[in-house]
Amino acid sequence: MYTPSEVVEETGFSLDTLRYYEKIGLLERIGRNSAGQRRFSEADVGWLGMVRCLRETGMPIATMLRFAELVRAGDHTISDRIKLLEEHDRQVQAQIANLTERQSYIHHKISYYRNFL
Amino acid sequence: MYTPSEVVEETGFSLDTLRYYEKIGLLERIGRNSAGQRRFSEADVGWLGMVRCLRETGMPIATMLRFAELVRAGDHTISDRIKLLEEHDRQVQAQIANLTERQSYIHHKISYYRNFL
DNA sequence: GTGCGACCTGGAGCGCACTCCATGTCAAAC
DNA sequence: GTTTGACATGGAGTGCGCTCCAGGTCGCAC
Repeated sequence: MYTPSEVVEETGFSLDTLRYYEKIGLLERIGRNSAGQRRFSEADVGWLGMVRCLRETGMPIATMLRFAELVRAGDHTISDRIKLLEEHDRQVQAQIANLTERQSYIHHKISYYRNFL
Repeated sequence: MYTPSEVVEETGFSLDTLRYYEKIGLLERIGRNSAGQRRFSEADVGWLGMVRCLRETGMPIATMLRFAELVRAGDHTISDRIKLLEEHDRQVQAQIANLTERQSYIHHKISYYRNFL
């Protein structure tokens, strides 16, 4: 069991963001102690790792929400989850390709400028 | 000289976005014909290519604005422009590295799911 | 001469993903 | 026993980057 501040520390999400994610249903209702304070399970923290990965790769929250629902719905959704992740993977690949191409433009521009000095 | 709709076609920016960029000073005041309609020069379109590259690689508008000001200020700012672009290049590199690492996590997750089928 | 479509302007509105705020509770430290 | 600090809640506010809208002008096709 992890306290909120431990989860902030481990995941890099702010406390407000964790509350927000719970509010919109990206996190399932987190357990509470007797004082009503959140206590995150190992599974919660693991799921947050996945959330971080998907966010950092540009998946919109609405899509993550669909993925979260598939996970909650049980094992019969596994092929749907694979489809969703494969589609996302293609988008990540496209992002990398785009960045790489644009980066070469930047490199050319830098060389161009260097010839002026 | 290009009409607004030609520039929309060529650059992929919407007309509203072009007007917005002019309003905030990311584009210098675009020339007008006698009817007050914009006529973009070759140089305007070229600059928009640079803008597109910087935007697609995640540079915030505020930073592009600083770059635009350096360009307008003349040749004595070329080393500053190089510094700015090199710093941006590092950030692009970091983005690519991050995406690549996250992508391998996604791949692992997909394999993990496949073992369930 | 009227309809149409491309364009103009200033300014309001929007979607996303948080982030902040006021107010309150509880537990341990001193 | 009171101060401190980590937490709670609901709801408002923020920043970014556009995007949309109302109302108007202009030039050409019919």
